[in-house]
Amino acid sequence: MLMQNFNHSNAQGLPRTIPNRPGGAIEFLGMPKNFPCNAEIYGECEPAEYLYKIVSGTVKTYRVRIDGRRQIGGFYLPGDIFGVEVGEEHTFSAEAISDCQVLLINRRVIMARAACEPAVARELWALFGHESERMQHHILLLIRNAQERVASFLLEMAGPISKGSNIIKLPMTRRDIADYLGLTIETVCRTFANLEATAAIEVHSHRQIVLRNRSALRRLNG
Amino acid sequence: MLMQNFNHSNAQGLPRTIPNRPGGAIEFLGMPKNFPCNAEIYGECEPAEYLYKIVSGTVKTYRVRIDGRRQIGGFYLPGDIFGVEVGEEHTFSAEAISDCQVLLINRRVIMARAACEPAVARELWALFGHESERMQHHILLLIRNAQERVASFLLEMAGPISKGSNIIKLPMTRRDIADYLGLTIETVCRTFANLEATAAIEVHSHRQIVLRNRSALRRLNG
DNA sequence: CGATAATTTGATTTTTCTCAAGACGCGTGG
DNA sequence: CCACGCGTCTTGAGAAAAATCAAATTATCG
Repeated sequence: MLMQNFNHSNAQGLPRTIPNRPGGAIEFLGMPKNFPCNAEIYGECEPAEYLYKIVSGTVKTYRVRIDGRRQIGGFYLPGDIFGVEVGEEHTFSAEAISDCQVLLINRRVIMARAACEPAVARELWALFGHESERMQHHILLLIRNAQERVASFLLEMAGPISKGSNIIKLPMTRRDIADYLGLTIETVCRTFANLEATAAIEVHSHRQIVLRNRSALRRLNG
Repeated sequence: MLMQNFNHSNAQGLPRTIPNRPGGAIEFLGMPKNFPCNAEIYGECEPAEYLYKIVSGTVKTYRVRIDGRRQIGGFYLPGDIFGVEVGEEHTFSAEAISDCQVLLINRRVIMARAACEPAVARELWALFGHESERMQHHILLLIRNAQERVASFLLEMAGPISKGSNIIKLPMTRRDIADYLGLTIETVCRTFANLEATAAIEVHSHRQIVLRNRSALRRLNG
């Protein structure tokens, strides 16, 4: 394992808690489980038994196409819930990209609870809304050019400005970023270099980026 | 109104009915309404009062970004349900691209029914699953090259092979297609021309395409 | 039939990809 | 502690894809 371990959700290592993020009532039903970096959490087409809430670490979801190209569905940080499916099977695979602790929440149990507890039902509803927003955001991302995609990605990873520092620790590889943004590794690298040249960011090390000019990034973000 | 009116969902003008497509029990609660071509059905950020089921005609949903670029969310044909939202507001605008008849189904009524009728609840669930699939498909579309995107679009519009003829009537403009695929109009035109040159399709008229070689398109579709 | 909008085609520029080489970081074993 | 090896990352040069700008053609509607 050559990869450095990250257990931070952001610069502070604190769970990011977006206002109205769902998951409050549901998570008490979960049992914790640990996954080492690179462990598969579930595979595409497996039955969706659980919802997963991240306590620490980072997870990616992805699909591999027949021709070998890979699409990253999303990156999930502490506080995020992944594995949300409407159907009975997972449509993506999920893999830890750092050592992780995750709460496993049984889907059947949740569904049963939702039937009698309106609060649980509302939360479940909100989870779908959240996933839906995530996908719409991803679609809007993919119709833009490389600079705009990278800027959007960095702002997404940085979280809200209220969360403090501008130092982003990236737990994922350049390949993961490229496959999330629908670009090649080289284009991601060059775009980082461009953004650095225009003083919007600073590439401190491979895995650590400093935001120097958020409004420039936001301007790109559209 | 310079645009020709289309009231077909596909070559046959029949509602396309994908197996397991939801909407059976819900639609009886709807009241029909007609929209002329180019009429706005609802706008982004308006409260989501209704679900909409298309009886005849075609509808597009879209968003306009600050910089004026437009993203088409999807095209909806007879039998399709659009306007499905988890939140209280529409995240896209909807517009008729041909004269349309649409069933308006009150959201509150549906929600109330869902609470007591499991069949309605299941259907509502399935609607979200369907929208979710649609978005995932769109994401996978946008990471491909122009030929693959256009091929995928044509196969989508043609519907399953079982539905018979290979003649596709396109109710949308080239601009709509381009904005759906994240390409320019010119690239869409040229790709049509390329596909015609390789005998995969035949551009009969602006709005009528004949599929000459589905397996070639499917090969592109990945 | 003429006006207007939509579509197609061409020439050129810009963007991104591909292929290739070199640099860097990290862990291992001497 | 340092050298080595391996995988990741960066940079460069050239090719390919798509966008842009411009002009010509076709469709549609009054």
